[in-house]
Amino acid sequence: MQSLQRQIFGQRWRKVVQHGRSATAATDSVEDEMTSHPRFRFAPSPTGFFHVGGARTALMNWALARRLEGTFVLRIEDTDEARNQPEWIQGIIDALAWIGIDESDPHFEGPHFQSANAEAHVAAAHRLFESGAAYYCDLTGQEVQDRAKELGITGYDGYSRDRGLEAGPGRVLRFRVPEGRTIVQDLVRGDVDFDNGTIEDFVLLRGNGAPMFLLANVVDDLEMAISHVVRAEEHLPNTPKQQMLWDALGHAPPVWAHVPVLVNEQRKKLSKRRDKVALEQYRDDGILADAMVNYLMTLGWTPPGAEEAGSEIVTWGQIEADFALEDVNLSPAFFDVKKLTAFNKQYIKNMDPAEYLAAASAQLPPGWDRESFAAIAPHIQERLERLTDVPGAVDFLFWPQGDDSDPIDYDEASWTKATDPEWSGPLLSDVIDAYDALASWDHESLKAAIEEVMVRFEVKLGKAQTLPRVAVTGRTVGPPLFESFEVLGRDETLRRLRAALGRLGS
RNA sequence: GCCCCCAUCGUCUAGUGGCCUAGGACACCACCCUUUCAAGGUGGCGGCACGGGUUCGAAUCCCGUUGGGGGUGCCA
Repeated sequence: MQSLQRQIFGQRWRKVVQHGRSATAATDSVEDEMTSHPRFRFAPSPTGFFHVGGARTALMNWALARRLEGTFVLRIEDTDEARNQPEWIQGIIDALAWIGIDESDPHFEGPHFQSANAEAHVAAAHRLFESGAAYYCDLTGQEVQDRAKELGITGYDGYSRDRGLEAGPGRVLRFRVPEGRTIVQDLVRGDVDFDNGTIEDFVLLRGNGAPMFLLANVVDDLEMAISHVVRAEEHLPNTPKQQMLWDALGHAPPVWAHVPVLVNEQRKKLSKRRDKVALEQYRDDGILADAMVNYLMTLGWTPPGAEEAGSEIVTWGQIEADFALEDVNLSPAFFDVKKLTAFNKQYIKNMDPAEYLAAASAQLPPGWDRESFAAIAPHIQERLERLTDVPGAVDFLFWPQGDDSDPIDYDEASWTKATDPEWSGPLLSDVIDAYDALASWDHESLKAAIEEVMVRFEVKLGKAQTLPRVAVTGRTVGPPLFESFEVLGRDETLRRLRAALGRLGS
């Protein structure tokens, strides 16, 4: 148990002692058997696309559950009938699977559905009422507001605390917040001290008898024997309330850990409305799951050894072995698509050739020849930022071919750039002659032939290849040229070169 | 308004009182290499929010200010 604690709490332990916080802060709150088989949970609500922020907290829980031989419990919090959509549930499961959180892994448990446990939530609420920890209130939301206005306060003032109301239609059950303070012991942030006086008597059961999030969440965590609640910082203000609920229900609270939220360039919490946050969307945009996982986990956390390695690219195995909540940075982190993309490029570059070819081929439109693509694919692997860049990088190989096809779709800026020099026309003409006479149509011969021509024109290969490149591919940038010519084939390459020469003359 | 959290290059971070003239990554710039673009190599730009303490010594500890964020629902 001692060594296990060190694995979980590690540095924080020392930190706690050094900073004069209670040395027992992080350890007292969990019962021994829980710590020896820690149970983490991820509890999303199915109200929209699966969010990158959710993916990050899920990943953290997953890493910890696996390393500590614990359990990752997936619980769908579907108690908001108005906003829940069943189709999002599968979306959550698929998204988790994509980032490697797999239902078939022995550390995975669930999905459980919060709605299925409604009876237990209500029963707990009734127990709270019986014990006097909660009371009924007949004020409507509007009336609460009106009173607050009158009294010059904000929120609910505890009006029904001692009115001895019984349950009834339209009456909500409120928690009787006790006097004193609530200290939340948080693995990421240390002790957070709340004055209970600033916490109003919150609602447990709605007027229609349905349980609220705060209650349902606690009852489920309790019943599922959750030992560690790792979630985003937006829940920190809820935590003292939940902790009071744990207390009132007669149980020691779990270990809390609140990681900072992810923000956009305006430094606001990532929002589904404003920002591109759907995991699914990044997947469809050609981001690799491994790259996403690596990026998400290194947002606010640096793997040990990253500095010496000069890279933040690490395997999931390393992440799982080293991730520690106490090492997570405390500030909100900007979700930077540029850096994600840089990671992605590295991951594509490092992909196994066969795996890469399969993934890249999957991006091709139906009509494009797979064999031609396979020939050029290795040459574009380290040039791709996203898988979705594939078609645009090789499209020229699959344009209509032959004399009756459409004219080449030149990029005008490229054309202008390539045809400026006086010598480019004559050079192109010589290249065509040389290629026409070429015995073997392979990239080495193709290169050698142009090199011979370029010597006569006293230009470097870099310049000499520009017009032929634009003539055949339509642009000044692209995959290695002679390999491209080789794949395209003699007839079509020559046809395009001649077409360009014709355009030059006209 | 009130409660809570946070504060190191543009961004993500390393840093737990002397190894800091503050290190790395992404981005950006330059050069090298080069078959364009990439990749790779080398170098550069760029930061401890501010003000007070404590200390022989502070990015690191304390206080305050400022700034940012989260919460403040019969949402989750």
